[in-house]
Amino acid sequence: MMTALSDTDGPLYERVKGFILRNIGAGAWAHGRRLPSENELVSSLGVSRMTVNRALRELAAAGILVRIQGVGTFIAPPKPRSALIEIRDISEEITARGNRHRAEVLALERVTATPDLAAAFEFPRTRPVFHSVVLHFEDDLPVQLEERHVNPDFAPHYGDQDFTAMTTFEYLQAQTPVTEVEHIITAIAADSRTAAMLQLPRGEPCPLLYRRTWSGTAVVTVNRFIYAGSRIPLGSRYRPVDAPRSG
Amino acid sequence: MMTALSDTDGPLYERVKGFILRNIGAGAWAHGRRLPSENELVSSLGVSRMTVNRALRELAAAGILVRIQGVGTFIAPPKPRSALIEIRDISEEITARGNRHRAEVLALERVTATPDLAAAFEFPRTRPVFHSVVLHFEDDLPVQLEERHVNPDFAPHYGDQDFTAMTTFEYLQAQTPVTEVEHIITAIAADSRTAAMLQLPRGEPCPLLYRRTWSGTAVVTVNRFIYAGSRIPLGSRYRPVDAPRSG
DNA sequence: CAGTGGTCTAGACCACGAA
DNA sequence: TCGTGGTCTAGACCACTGG
Repeated sequence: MMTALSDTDGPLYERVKGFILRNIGAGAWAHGRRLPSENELVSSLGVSRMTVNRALRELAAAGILVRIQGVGTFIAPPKPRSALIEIRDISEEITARGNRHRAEVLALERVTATPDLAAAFEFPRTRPVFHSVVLHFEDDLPVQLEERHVNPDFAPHYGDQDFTAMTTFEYLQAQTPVTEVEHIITAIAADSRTAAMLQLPRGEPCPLLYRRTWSGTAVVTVNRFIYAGSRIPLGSRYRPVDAPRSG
Repeated sequence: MMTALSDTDGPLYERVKGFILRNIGAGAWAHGRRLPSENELVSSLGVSRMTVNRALRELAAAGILVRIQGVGTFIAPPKPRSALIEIRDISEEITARGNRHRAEVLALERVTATPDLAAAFEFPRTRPVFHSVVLHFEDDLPVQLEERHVNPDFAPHYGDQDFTAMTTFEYLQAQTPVTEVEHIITAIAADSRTAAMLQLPRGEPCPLLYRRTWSGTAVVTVNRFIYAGSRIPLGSRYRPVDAPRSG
């Protein structure tokens, strides 16, 4: 039935992947089409279910297949590649412009997470977390207000660092590997306190970048970056892009 | 033997991954250090070897560990990577949320580029370009005001399209491959005209995304996207990341 | 040679979705 | 209820590395 598992070389699960990919590429299986179930592949290919499962799981992770428990496995629709914006660490960005970066630590403490914050961390119940507020300057002009909450399981000594010497970004980068990131950008009007810190008129519109990072299934950091109005635009110039198409 | 496998929720292999990641973040295991072997983890954690293997294999695929057959498993050195924000086409984003997308074309014309615009296009002298203004709705609520200027060399029939049937994004995507993109995000206060179109109070802070695209060395489009305040946050949730380290 | 990771199996239990 | 994928186990054989 169909073609055999082809060739002789390579691990079995790779040959199963090749079998699937060949059937898609040859047009035998169209987009959206349902694949044979794991058990059917076990029978037709003569391999164990764990092997079939690994092959299908890896193809799903690569975005080629979509698997739905209780329903089946399907060929994923062709992915529209989206544009990417690169966010660099603020201190790198400033020094890359040839200017001087300076940080002022306004807060560095242990706090008990509010219910909202505990929810952002996906904690089942409230817990203490680190809280830091750092104001970043470019040549003595404030450009970014950085507020972080950090899961102490992944950086137990966060509260003891000197973040004027090393940025929080650099410290966390060295501490713990991040496997996932969430970004949300909105805009806010600077309230009087924020406006004072950033030396802006009250009510000035400011981009706000909200970021959460994961290590495995655990949330490591919950952050808010407020940029000083249009003084420092957020984003990347001239980022070479993989293969998006336009817009 | 360190801490136990923590918590109760989630698949076993995810808890094993969490165990490893926590030990790295807490500083118990330094970069370059050799991890306990699979068999040692089997004994100390009380899970089967296949489960340990899957956890380690996935962390290796994520660039966090390095595995060498016959030698052992090691903590990979930290690689500095910048965080990426994924920007999807507004219509895709709306339909992905299960809502209805509708577009209203407010302008579609040929204009002579102002000096500023000609500079953005990197034209040596001023030239005619296409200009379009499209308002995007999510279930009858305006969410994005899109203004584009398009280089007619790359889309000579841009002015003849019906952008209520196909988005400008989709049309341009089919027209010409983009090799480079520039993104700049700022925030503005909605002026009275913008506020009226987006049905927002005047002065409401709105994220503004400025985007230029290139095909080879030529600028193809110069665009401004104004998002309706915080009604539609800009950004991406859960973007899986290759192997960045933190932030 | 012993220890490592790489793979594979047969069988099992579970959560989920559709009928 | 039944079939789907999601996970887990115990045990096995292999290829590779180091001493």
